[in-house]
Amino acid sequence: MTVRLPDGSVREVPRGRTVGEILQAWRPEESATYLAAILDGVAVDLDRRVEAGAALSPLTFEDRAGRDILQHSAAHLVAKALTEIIPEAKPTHGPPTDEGFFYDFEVRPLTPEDLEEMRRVINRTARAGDRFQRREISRAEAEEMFATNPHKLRYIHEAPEGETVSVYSTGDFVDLCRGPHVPDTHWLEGVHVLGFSAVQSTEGSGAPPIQRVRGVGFPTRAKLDAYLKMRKEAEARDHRAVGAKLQLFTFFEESPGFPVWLPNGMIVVRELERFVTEHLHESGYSEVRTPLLFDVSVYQTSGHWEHYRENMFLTTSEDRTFGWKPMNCPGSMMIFRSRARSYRELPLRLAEFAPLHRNEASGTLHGMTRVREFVQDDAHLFVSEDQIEQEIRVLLEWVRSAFTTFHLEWSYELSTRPATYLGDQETWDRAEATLEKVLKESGVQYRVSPGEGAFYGPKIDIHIRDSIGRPWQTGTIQLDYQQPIRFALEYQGADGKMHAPVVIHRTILGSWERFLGVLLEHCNGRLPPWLCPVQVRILPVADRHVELARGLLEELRASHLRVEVSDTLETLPKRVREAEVDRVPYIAVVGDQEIGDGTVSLRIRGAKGSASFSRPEFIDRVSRRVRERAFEP
RNA sequence: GCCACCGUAGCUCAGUUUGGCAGAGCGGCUGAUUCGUAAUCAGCAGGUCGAGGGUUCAAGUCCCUCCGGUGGCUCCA
Repeated sequence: MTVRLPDGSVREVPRGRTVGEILQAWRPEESATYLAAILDGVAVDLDRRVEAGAALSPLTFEDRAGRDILQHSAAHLVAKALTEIIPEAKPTHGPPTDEGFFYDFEVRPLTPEDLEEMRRVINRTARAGDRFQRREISRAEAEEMFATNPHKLRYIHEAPEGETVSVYSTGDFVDLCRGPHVPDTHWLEGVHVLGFSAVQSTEGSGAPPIQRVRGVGFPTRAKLDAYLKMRKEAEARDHRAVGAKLQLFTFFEESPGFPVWLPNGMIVVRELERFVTEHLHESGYSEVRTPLLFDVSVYQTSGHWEHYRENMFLTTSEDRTFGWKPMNCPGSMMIFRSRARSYRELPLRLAEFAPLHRNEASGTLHGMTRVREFVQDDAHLFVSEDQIEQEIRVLLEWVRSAFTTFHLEWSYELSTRPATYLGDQETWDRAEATLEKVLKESGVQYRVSPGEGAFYGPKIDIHIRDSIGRPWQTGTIQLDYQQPIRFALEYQGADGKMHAPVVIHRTILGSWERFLGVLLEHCNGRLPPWLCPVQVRILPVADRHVELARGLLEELRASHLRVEVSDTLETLPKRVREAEVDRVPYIAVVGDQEIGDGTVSLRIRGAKGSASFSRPEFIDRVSRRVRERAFEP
C-alpha cells in the first residue's frame, strides 16, 4: 500500500505497519518529537496500524492539535492519580483548554493536601512510563465497565449511533475516551496540577457537586519549569501589586470593587483622559454629561430593566426608584431626543466620560480589571445607515493610533447575529458585511464569533495581550438598531421624511481602570514618561547642591514637567535606588561637577549608567519625549 | 452569587501543625554621617493578630457566624 507524507513524497509500506513506524522511517531524526498523527484527516495514536493506502502527517507539541492531545493525556493522568487517592471519585470529562487542561470529578471537596498528594502520584506515574493502550469495545461492554459512573454512562448513551466506543488504559486505570493520546506517560513528565475549584453545575440544584482540577502539561520538565517561571514573573507584574507600590490606587474594605484613585493615579488618569479628549476634539465629537441616576422608567425604555436589572444599583427617594446608570447610552439617547434633529447634524458624535456603576457579583471582582465603578472613554455616534462604514473606518484608525502609542498589539473579534435577535435578518446581514469589509481593510488580524453578537446588533470587540501573552478585552464597537427605536429617535431626512438613526456605541481603551491595569502589567510599572506621576527626579549630591537642584526644578516646571527634588539626607546610591524602584523615567544628579560646567548627569530609565547633558539639551530631550508621547524615555 | 483557600505593624512575611510572653526585614520618626549613580550606621515608635461570638485556667493558634481578599466557576449590554 502507498502512504502519502506531508512533504509530498509517497512511500510503499507493508500493510499493518503502525503510524509511528512509518513516520520514524520517514524522518528518523525528528520522530522523537512526534506524539500522534493525522491519518486521512483524523487524529490517531502512533501505534494505530495502517491497513490501507492513506495520507499521513505527524503531530508534535508545537501543533495546536498535538498540544491538545498532550493536555488531554495529562488530564487522564490526573484522573488516574485522583482515583488512586480517592477511589470513590467519579471522573466526568477532561478536555484541553487554551491554557492547559482540566478534569471534572464528582467527589468530596478537595483539600490542599489532596493537591500535594496528587502531584506526588502524578510525578511517580509519569516516570513509570505506562503506555496508553486503546481498546474498542461494544456499547454493552462499556456500560458494564462504567456501571458505577453515571457521567460516563451518559456519554456512552449520548454518543452518536454507529460511533465506535473506545477506552484507553494506562497501567491499571481505564477511561472512556475517543483518543488519541501520547504514546506513554514519559511524555507527561512536565505535567503540573495548578489547582482545583468547585464548578457550578449546569444541571440545576439537585445535581451532585463537581470539583474541577486544573493543570498544564509540557513534553519536558524543562518546558514546564520555564512556564512556571513565566507565571511567577506574571505574579510580580500583577497590576494590584505594582499599583500599590507606585501608590496609584487602592481599595477601601467598606467599598468593595470601588476603586480609590490616589494622587499619583489621578495624574495618570487625567493624562489618559487628555490623550483621548485631544483626539475627540480633532475628530468632530462633542462632550456631554448626563445624570448618574435615572428614574427606572428610562431603563424600561432602554431595555436595561429587562436585561440588566440584576447588575444595577438602585436607590429610592420620595417613593420614586432611581437606578445608577450602568452605561451612558440612555442619557445620550435622551439628548438626541431633546429637540428636533435634521440629517444635516449627522453623524452626531456624543462623548461622555461619566462614572458607571455595575453591581458585579462579589466573586467576579478582580483588582482594577473588574470593578463596580469605572469610567469609559465612551461615545455614541448617531448616524444614517450609509454613514456606518466611514465612521467604523475612522474608529479603527483611532484604535490603531491609540494602541500603537502604548506599544500594545491588538486584534479584533467580530460577533455576529445571535439565535435570538431583534430586527430583520436583512439589516443584520448588511451590517455584518459592512463591519467585515472595514475589518479586512484595516489589515489587522480578526476572528469571527458566530452568534456572539448582542441581541440589538453585531459588534467588534478589541482584544489586547499584555507582554506575557494573556488576552484582555478592552474596547468594543457595537451597532445598535434597537435603542433608537425604543427611544423613538428620529431625524428629518433630505427627503423631508422622518428616519430613525443607527447608533454606534463605542469605547476604545475600554475604561481607565481596566486599561491602566493591563498597561501596568504590559510595561511592568514602567509607564511611558508622559503618564508618569513624576517625570524627573533631581538628586543633589550633598546639602550644598540643594539650591542648584531647586533652580533646575523651577526651570523644568516652567516647561510643564512633573519634577521633584530628592533632598533627604540619604546617601546618593540610596536615593538613586529609590528613584529606580519608583520607576522614575529621568533621574538627574547635580553636584560640584555640574555647578562647574552647567550640566546635568542624567540617568535615563532602561539605559545603562548615566550621561552628561547640558541643561538646555536635557530639558529639550525630556519635554520632547513627553510631548511626543514616546513609549520609552 | 457558588466552591476552596487566605487575612498577624504602612508593605512583605515568620509564629497556627502540637493552645502557654506579639516577632523579623523593608518603610516611618530621631540622631550621627555631607556622601557621585540600585540599599551608611545607631536608636525609637508602630499591633483590638479582619470583626463578633464560643470552647478553655489560658486563644494569633481550636469551633461557629459575618466582612474583605485570592484562585476557579457562573456572569460580563
